Amino acid sequence: MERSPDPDLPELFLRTAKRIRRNQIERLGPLGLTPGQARALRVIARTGEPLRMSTLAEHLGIVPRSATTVVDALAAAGLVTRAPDPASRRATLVTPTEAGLATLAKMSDARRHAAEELFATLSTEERDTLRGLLAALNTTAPTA
Amino acid sequence: MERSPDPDLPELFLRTAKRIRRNQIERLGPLGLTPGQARALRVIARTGEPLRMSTLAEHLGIVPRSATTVVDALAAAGLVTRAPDPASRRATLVTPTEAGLATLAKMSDARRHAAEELFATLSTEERDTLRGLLAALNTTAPTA
DNA sequence: TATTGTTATACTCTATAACTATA
DNA sequence: TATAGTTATAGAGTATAACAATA
Repeated sequence: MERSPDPDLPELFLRTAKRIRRNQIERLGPLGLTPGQARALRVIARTGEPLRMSTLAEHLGIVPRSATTVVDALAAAGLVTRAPDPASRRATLVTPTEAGLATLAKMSDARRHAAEELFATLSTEERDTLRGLLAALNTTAPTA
Repeated sequence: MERSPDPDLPELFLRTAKRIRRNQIERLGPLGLTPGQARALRVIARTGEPLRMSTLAEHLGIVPRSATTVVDALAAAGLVTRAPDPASRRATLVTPTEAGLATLAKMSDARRHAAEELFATLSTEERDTLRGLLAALNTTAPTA
């Protein structure tokens, strides 16, 4: 990786994100999932309610067309099902299957384990500080 | 974006990284550069010395083949030149052109501006804390 | 006419594997 | 035979634009 002198905040973020993404690819490979699919599955199962495609896209921060690709993959793997929304037949509701929920359970262990590994150099207090700063950044900050 | 309750550190990182990347795409578009190309250009111009392809790849944290693609684009745009290394003709040295250095100068203004915008919700002290934590993460942490 | 999702297409970033030219 | 870089190919992630079905 780039070991430059005094890298700025964006650079540091992207570098860390790259490490996290590679770590995820390794962890998720055995489960047959890509990071994007795993994230979508988590969002879909989060509320316990069937989710509209458009809502999923919004929560993931992607355009609806991109959500279609992700859900296609999850459906092909038997982890979610699609059904028309009774309330409006042009909307599609996505629901996790039993297999999807089982996969999700396996994932969360792996996630915890990986986070430990990635942030091992920071103390518990430092991690809390970091989490707080990032949360502030992601809730208050403008879309830019 | 995903507004979940209590997201974990990896999730927060990837979310922030996505915001940064989109911001970069917007900023760099007018300059005709992608984020990856811009980063490579910065690394190439950093030392003032011609850089080997393999060294560039290492600094960017990518495999040599991927560096070829990035440098192809930079060379096509007239921002860098390739020349065989006199010390070993199978090695290639990459050097920024005048145009490359000029583009770099334009970029660094835009970068500063964008960073201000992205981290506007944090105080100066908070940014310093954040930078310190990220730096610790990126110098000490294992490759995983 | 406006909304929801999809088909079609394309581009960025990155990877592995095989080949070429050197050393 | 080992090294540096490239050609060939592939896959993940995302986007815009055009279109169908529904409202």
